[in-house]
Amino acid sequence: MSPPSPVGPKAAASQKTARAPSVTASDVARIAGVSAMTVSRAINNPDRVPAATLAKVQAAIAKTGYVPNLLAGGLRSNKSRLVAALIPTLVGPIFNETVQALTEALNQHGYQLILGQSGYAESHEDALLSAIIGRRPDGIVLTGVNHSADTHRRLRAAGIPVVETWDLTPTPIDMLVGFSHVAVAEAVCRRFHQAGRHRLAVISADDERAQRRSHAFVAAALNLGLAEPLVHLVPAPTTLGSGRAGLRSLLTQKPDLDGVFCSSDLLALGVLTETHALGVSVPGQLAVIGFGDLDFARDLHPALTTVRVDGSLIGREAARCIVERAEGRTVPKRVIDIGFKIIERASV
Amino acid sequence: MSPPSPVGPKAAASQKTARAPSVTASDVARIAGVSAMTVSRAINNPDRVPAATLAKVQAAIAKTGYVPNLLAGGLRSNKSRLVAALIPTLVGPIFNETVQALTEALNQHGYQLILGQSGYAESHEDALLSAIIGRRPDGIVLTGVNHSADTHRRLRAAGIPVVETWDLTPTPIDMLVGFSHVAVAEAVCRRFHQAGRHRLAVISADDERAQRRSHAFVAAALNLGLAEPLVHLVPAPTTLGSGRAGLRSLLTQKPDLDGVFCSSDLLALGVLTETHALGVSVPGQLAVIGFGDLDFARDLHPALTTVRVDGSLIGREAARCIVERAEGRTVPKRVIDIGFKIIERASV
DNA sequence: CTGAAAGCGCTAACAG
DNA sequence: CTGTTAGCGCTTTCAG
Repeated sequence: MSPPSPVGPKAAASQKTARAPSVTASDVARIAGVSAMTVSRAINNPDRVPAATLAKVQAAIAKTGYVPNLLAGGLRSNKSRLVAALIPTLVGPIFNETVQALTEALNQHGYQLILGQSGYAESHEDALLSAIIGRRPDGIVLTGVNHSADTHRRLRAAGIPVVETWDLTPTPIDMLVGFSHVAVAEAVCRRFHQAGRHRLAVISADDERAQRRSHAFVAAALNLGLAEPLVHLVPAPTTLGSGRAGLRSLLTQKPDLDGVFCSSDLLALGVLTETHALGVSVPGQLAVIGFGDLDFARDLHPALTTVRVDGSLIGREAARCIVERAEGRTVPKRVIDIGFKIIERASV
Repeated sequence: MSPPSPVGPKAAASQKTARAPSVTASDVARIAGVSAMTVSRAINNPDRVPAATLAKVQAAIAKTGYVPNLLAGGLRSNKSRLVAALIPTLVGPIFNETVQALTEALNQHGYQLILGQSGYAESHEDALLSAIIGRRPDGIVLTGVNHSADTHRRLRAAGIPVVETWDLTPTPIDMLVGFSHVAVAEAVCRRFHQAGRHRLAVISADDERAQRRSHAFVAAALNLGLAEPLVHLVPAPTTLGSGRAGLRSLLTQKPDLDGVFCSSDLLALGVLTETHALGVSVPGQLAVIGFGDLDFARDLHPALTTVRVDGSLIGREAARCIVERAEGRTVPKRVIDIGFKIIERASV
């Protein structure tokens, strides 16, 4: 079995290109006794081709192992069936679900996802953006709503549909699928208040969205007439370790703490771990609320009360927005607030 | 600011294509007073263009906001600068690091990653593979070493460089970056034996690689003259919850268990959680070894002894293999065994 | 060092 | 229902 020997290869050849010439639509067409155009139609609009012709083409495709060159198709039709997602990082399980759901939903519709990691900084986001735009994607999924003026400008100039995610703003670039971090913080604060907790604190990552939650939490506490919560910042991405250290530090400053809001479930796991090590009872002495509802939250000991955000839904909806726009169907609703839910478990 | 109004747009137009026509190399060329070819060279081989010309071209690029169409370039040059990664799932933190490192390393060299999720089953891996091959990627990164004969055949026919990862085999398709799951299991078993543990068990995911570790672990135990370890299988991807349930079930069958090997750190976390709930002392009554060395392992209470596999390194090396192959430099070593390490902490 | 011509493989647009 | 023609935007190749 000599490796790249497709049926009916280019005769002339000797084009000193990188790889062996692959089977083209014309090759298939010749074998099927039709034109290249019919091959294209048989693949993209099978219902506009009579069954008999379709069968011949499919036979030829099977025989040759033809796989259409999407680069060529995309160039001509100006539809790449490529969608780019820019996320800060894949480390830490927050965006996994979203990327996973995005990939799946997109693949189902014949689109592919290309991944770009911007880091939490905006450093080389520019180079990344060029590389992405160069692929002429049919859509771009962004994390968050704060992007440089330059990013805005270039995105608009490229005319590529954009979906911002994981946040809310009255002025989206284009479409948006997210939720309100302020509303989350307020709900969590009310929950502590309801449970009679008055000496609160926050352990929060230092990224933009987490900090927005922290600030809103502090504001909400003051609004409810509680003492100003302590805020302990840790570097993103969060770890169990920083949760442990965070609680230790907080307890030093305010030993009578009775409620702590963690900006991720991983931090909350760290807090819980530290309470075990310290012999602090949860929720007796200390109530804990996390953020994310990672799969382990329900099985912790005690089970973790946390904020559930449906990351999969964000991915699926973002995919839907872009695919619908690309197919030229109804322009979907611009802003989708997917909300959130506090999952009541044992840690409060 | 009218949206898509690049400087010097196509005059005639009315091509009823999806998007506004974007700036092309010819547009830039006209403005810079050179030919399109020189624009191309200024971008791809800046050193083969005199400084004066380069400056003119760069000015024109800046003025127009030109972003080269990589679809067109890829079509003509037969180099897409696209690399595809096929992973079972992004859920669960195992492959995150690898995908993260892959993305970063690739981006650094001007390549983009496209992501495909095969699921742990081989179900629609075929459709996925077509979609991927259709993009004419310069390389494909596969997870594991067991792929259908059809996958092998098509990959060979397409002539695309392939890197298999996260496993070892004497007969790779092309290149490979991984480690031996059998060696891992044997080392872990020896470690238990060394610690004087004789009544062992395994809690393992039911995916192929995890099961290979389980089997090797059982074999190694018998070899060392220990009783045959109990094996408790849980569905992949693993969760803290299945770890808890797993330990409970195991303890029912064999209350005097003194060592358990978990096929992921998440399972180990579950086991640890259950020991807290049950009042079983670790490592006193029960020694625990995990797999993965996730970031939380070191901060657990007690800190988790576990097998560290450098997922980032796998990603970086895979990227290197493909980029070097694509640039036509030295054909890199075919098989890279990155090994593993047992990280000694408090749970044994 | 620079440009002109040609064409990568596909599909839009228009006949038949 | 099917084929022909043209050309997407770039880069290879070859000649100045």
